[in-house]
Amino acid sequence: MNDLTTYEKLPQSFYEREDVVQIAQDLIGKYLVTNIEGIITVGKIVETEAYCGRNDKACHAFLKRTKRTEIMYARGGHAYVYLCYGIHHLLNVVTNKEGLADAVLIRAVEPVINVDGMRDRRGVEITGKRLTAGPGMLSQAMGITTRLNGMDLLGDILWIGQQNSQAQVDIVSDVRIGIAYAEEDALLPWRFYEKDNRFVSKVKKN
DNA sequence: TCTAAGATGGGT
DNA sequence: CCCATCTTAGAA
Repeated sequence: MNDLTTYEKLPQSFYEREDVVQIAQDLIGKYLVTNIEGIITVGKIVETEAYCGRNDKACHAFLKRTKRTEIMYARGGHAYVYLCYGIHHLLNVVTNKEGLADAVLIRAVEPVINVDGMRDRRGVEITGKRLTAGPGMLSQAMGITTRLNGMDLLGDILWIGQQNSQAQVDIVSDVRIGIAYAEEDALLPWRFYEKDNRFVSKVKKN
């Protein structure tokens, strides 16, 4: 059941590519895996957003390199996890070369392995799409906290895999969510999600 | 030290 | 649709 051998770990080269928007798109249909203190969970990535450090006002690293954003400047293939609204842990995948602060926010996954474990973390009364249909929810379900900030995605705690024969997924692009402060950059179609997947997060008005 | 967010989520 | 959220980064 918990057979991870069918998930091939994405290589370093996947994350070091220059086009963060392309990477965000490519991550749809891949599998997010966590092994937190022996508890393994896997979710299929169904929604992502791209953030570009150099020309995107919505990006935390735009025009600033601080303690929090430092990890985004590392080479691709690391996790950037930060706390939002004091409560929610949000997972990003750092991309591009060292010194170029790009990242992809993982906004939603569809539970694949260990749904019970996810429910244990979310709360017994939580079922269905309320399990992982949002960036804060999926982090809680998969045991992701700011302790995992800076984690190497080629390690064995937190990584992303693909299946040999990946099913064809219909990908839709749209504007990103909750970034009205980014002015004209809020209009960039840098959110991607799998069409008709019920775990895609609810669209929120900006 | 202090202040002000802030890539949300849940309830009505 | 409305609003509680509360830790922490970032500045002074």
